[in-house]
Amino acid sequence: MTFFARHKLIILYALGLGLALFLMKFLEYRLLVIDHAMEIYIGAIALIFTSLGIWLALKLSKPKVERIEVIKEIRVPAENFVFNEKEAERLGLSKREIEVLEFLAQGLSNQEIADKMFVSLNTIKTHTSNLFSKLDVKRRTAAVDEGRKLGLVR
Amino acid sequence: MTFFARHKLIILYALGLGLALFLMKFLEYRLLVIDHAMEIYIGAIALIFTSLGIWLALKLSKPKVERIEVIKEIRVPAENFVFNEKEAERLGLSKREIEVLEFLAQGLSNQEIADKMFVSLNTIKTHTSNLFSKLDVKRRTAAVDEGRKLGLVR
DNA sequence: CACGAATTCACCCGAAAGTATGAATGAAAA
DNA sequence: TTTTCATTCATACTTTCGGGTGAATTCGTG
Repeated sequence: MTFFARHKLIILYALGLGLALFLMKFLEYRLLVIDHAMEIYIGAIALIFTSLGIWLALKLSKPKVERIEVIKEIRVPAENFVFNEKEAERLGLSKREIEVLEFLAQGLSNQEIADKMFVSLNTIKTHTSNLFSKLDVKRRTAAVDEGRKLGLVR
Repeated sequence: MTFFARHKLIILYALGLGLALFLMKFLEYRLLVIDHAMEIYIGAIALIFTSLGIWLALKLSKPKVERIEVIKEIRVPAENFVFNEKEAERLGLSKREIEVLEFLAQGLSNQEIADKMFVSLNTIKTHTSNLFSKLDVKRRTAAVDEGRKLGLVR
């Protein structure tokens, strides 16, 4: 992006201002000839600069961004399950979290998962907790449901 | 809505304009005393009316809205799910228990299910409890897993 | 009507799950 | 080398779940 393109509005504004001042100087000269035209002069200035201000505000005001989430259902055959690696990556799921999710889907308790993975109960709690925030859910059952929708578990 | 309230902005603008004109008349008088102050005079006018224009535009213009559609893909099994009525009958599941099982599969809490079914939390506890013994499981997650295996829930 | 099944709800109590916070370690990336 | 991140574990606390028990009500069927 060039300097001109980046500062286009500012430059245009400066040019407009210069032009307006030139116009006013001209009008000022006319004042010497046509007396008692001060009101017209003031009116012209008011009009020009009000317009300029309006134009400037409309050009520079940032649009309000509205985010709309559209949920699109993709139908996949249920028999041949394929792990949705893109989703896992997008959500930033770690290996252990994915493992935990699989056990959750099997209906195991935290203690049972801890025993199967040879770690402590607290570790599983940490994993589930992180998993829940990444999947944006509050319960293990909801995590399984969401995980299934996203193709993360069978 | 009163006339004043309806045209508040216009009236305020008119008052502001009047005030500005008065100010300028005052400045015009000062011009007779302080010579060569025309540039300051013009600058003041430009500043005032540009500001006025900006303020007016921001007040009156409807906010620009920019829509960003985020498409979230959700995978759902393609095969048409058929409820395994034989299994339900064999296990002696009641209507309410099956309803509860569906909500369990969606990851809802007992309280949320209670709200959806317009009954108390205790009632849902009874249903889940009976459901668990009929499915021979000890946890809601296991109930969902078993229910899916038996074709009772999607 | 009487009977049983289903549904509803309540109370108590312990177990499990979940939250919040902090921290140590080791491996990979910058 | 410093930083980042995954993994591990801990303590303390709150919430939810599940088991056990009892009971009132509704509703269809014999």
